[in-house]
Parts: sequence; C-alpha cells; structure tokens
Amino acid sequence: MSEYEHTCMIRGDGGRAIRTILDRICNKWTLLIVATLDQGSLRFTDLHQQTPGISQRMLTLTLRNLERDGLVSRTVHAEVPPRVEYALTSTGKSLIAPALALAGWAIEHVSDIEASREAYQTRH
Amino acid sequence: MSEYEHTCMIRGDGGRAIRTILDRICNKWTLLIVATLDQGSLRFTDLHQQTPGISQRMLTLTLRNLERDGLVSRTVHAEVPPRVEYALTSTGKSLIAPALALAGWAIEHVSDIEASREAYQTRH
DNA sequence: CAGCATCCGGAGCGATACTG
DNA sequence: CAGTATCGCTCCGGATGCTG
Repeated sequence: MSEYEHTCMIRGDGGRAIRTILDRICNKWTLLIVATLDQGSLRFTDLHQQTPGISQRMLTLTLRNLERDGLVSRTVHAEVPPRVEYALTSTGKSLIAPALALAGWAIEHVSDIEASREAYQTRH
Repeated sequence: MSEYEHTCMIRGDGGRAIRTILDRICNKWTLLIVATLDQGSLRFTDLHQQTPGISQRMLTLTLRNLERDGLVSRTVHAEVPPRVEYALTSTGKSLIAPALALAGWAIEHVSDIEASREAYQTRH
C-alpha cells in the first residue's frame, strides 16, 4: 500500500474524527496543560503557576473542557481550605504519544517554517 | 528515562514551537488540504471539488498560508486559461506522518470522547 | 480558471473584579 | 483555594459579488 492511501484516515469522514480532537487541542493552552499533568496529579494553583501567562479564567475553561471530554479527572477533597486534584485519565495519557510526534515535527521544522515566512515576506 | 520527561518537548520553550505548527494546522481546512495533496499535484478547482464545503475564499487563504510556510509549492503555468498546480514540498510531506498519528488517535478515541461529553451533559 | 474585495456574525481569549 | 461573572477586542470563517 502506497503512503498516500493512509491519508484516508484524515480525509475519512470528511475530517469529522480529526476535527473532534483538533477542536479540543488546537486552542492556546490544552496541550500545555496535558503535558504538565503528565508529571502526575496537580492542584489548580500548581497548574496556574506552572503555566506562565495563563489566566484563571482560561485555566478553568481548559480544565472543564478536558474533564468534559474524559481526558482529565477532577477530584474534590472535602477539606478546608478546599483541595482539587487534576490528573490525566488513561485516555488523556494516550494522547501524549501522538502529541509528542507532532511536537517533534514542530521542533524539527520550526526554523524552516520561520525562514520560509521571512522569504515570503520579502517577496511580497 | 520516564515517559513524562519527554513532554518537555511540548512544554519546552513555553510551547512556542508547538504553537507555531498548531497555529497553522488547527484551523478548519489545512490538514484536509495537506492530506488531499498527498495524492500528488492538484489544481485549484480539483482541490475545491475534492474538499466538500470549503469556499473559494478559505481555499485561497489556506493555500496561501501553506505556501508562505513552505509546506506547499504553487506553480503557475503560462497558458490560457491559466493553470496553477499545488503540491506538497518535502517539508509538507513530512507533516503527513505525525498528522496520521493524531488522526489514528482521533479515530480510536472519538467514540469515547463523544460518550464522555454526553455523560457530562446529563450530569450538568 | 483562479483568484480578490467586502461585509458580517460568532468564537477565542485576555483583563478585571467578585465569591463560597 | 478554587473558582465565577462581565466586558471588550481580535480573528476565523461564511456569504456574496467582481475580475485578469
């Protein structure tokens, strides 16, 4: 089987499956949060501190979406002050591998891409 | 080396490298166009017909961005009527592999994610 | 054939202030 | 500590119409 026949996985149903996950991970913070939680369970404030630049609002929204999709578990401990632990589910952990594949590609080609952008800039 | 230490590839520079590529592929059409071009060189109209639902405007914008980033080449043939061929560059082709990894994950887990969404819905 | 110009609605995201 | 509420900006993307 030739290489391009595999790409039916992407085009498959008009891209519905790949869209579902892209809509989840392609926002500004999701992959960063998932990668951070790969260390293990963390509290809201820990995540906030380990994610430079994120607002409380966006951290909350990102975690809610991940919880809703079953990629992150949210555990509330009945204590005062409250303690909430976030952790990757098994589904969430399984996302790490393909995410790393993409990150590897990004690191390998980011300089080429940026060079191409500058060259394009000067041509137009 | 434990698994989670690899995730520095994602968190690395605060996520700049991964952001560069996510900003490119995470829009609605880019991955679909790249997967379609994996068949080989195609004209504007061919791409338009093989990508159900896309508008001329979005096809143009998507192709311009891919060309700008050096993932797609654009060849204008001096004929009447005009003929323009789009093809993946070697950099563009190298994106197929990690994209397939992500698509595979998406296909494998899309039903779990949708089930989790419905369960979350009924809980809230 | 292969596009560009224009208008417009909605979503993403940041800043800020408030709370059980 | 772990959020919620509100405001406002920007950009994506769809619809439509025009052109070398």
